[in-house]
Amino acid sequence: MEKMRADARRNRAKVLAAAEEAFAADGLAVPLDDIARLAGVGAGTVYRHFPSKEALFQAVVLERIEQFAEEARGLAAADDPGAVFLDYFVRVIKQASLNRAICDALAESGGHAFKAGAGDDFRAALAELLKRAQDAGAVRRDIDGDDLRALIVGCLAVERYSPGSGHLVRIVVDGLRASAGEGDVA
Amino acid sequence: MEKMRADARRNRAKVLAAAEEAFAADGLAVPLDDIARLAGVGAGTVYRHFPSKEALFQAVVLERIEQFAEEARGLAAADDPGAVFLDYFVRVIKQASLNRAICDALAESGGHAFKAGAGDDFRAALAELLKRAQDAGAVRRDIDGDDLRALIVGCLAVERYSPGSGHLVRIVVDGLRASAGEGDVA
DNA sequence: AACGATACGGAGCCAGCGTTCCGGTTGTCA
DNA sequence: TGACAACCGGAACGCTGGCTCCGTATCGTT
Repeated sequence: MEKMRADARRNRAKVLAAAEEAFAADGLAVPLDDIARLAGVGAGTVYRHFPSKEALFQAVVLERIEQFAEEARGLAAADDPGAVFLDYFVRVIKQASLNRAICDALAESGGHAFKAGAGDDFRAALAELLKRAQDAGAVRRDIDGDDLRALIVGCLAVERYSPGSGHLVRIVVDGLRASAGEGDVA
Repeated sequence: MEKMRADARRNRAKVLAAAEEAFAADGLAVPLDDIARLAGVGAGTVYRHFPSKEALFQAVVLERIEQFAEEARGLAAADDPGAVFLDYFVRVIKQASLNRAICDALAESGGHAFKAGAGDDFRAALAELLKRAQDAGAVRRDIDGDDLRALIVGCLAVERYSPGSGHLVRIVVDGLRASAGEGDVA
């Protein structure tokens, strides 16, 4: 990875940049040829640097997910765990909703992607934040980290369905708060 | 549609039944050939009865959506609008989550499907139920019928991501209740 | 029974997309 | 500067899946 030829390194960067843009706009659905064209290289070149489209996708997405995890870790020792947690929750959704790549990654991460503990940092950091918020009495206790991931995916679906305002996420946040009633609906 | 040959009518019914089953299991993604095989007919026969796969899909789904709308209309004059509404909300989600076809239909209905006011009955009935619940002071007032559709789509995504329990929908329901706080998160 | 209309089946067409292959090009190093 | 290895581009392959075409079978009627 270091002893690459100069043009190879250059092309690799171009492919990554193009993939980042294309995936962000249209998600995993974007044809690989489009990425190649956008990068100004041939399809073969893409495959020289990444074994598959999926691998390229993950390379692009992992970095971003890792940023989220990093941010979450930085927030772990905050004063007001409840506010910090909820704030973080909506920020993640807001960011991700602007990036189809992340939406797709999160949505399918239950299936098979990220299987090798790839995005586990994120999950762990999220769970930690949640736990602290719960211990502080700010968030209801009947959910865990996996539930949270599911909720994020759901919020992203909502956001995609009716973009903009984001006031619907607030409904979820309100539902997340502690002391939420014993709903007795069927 | 009435002066059809007997075998034609029979095959049409077989196709519809097969489509209902296949779409319910795998959503719009199921190949049309699979439906044909399941129905015990050739692909050509399917196309004799429905101009496109999309048309077949809508024929299958519309019926179901109409049932939802019908049910909602029957509930419009209930005693306790709040409970009735929330109850209906979770019932729709529970039903739809068992049927990929409906999930897909709802998720894409913002895009182009149902363009000709096809599922508008449902939307209208849903909005009516919501309005009554709001007037009864049981549901927060800062949402409308479209928001509700978005929330349903979101809940379906949640349900698909982590199936079963359905206790996550309760979070949304709790968030939907009136008097939910002024969330001051960013 | 026989005939015309209607319907059937499934092979085949076409388009999109992931992936591979290979002849030509370009960077690198002696 | 020459030569070798690494790299590039894009044509081509295989597969999937929607849709069509047409020879054949079936139905309904006379």
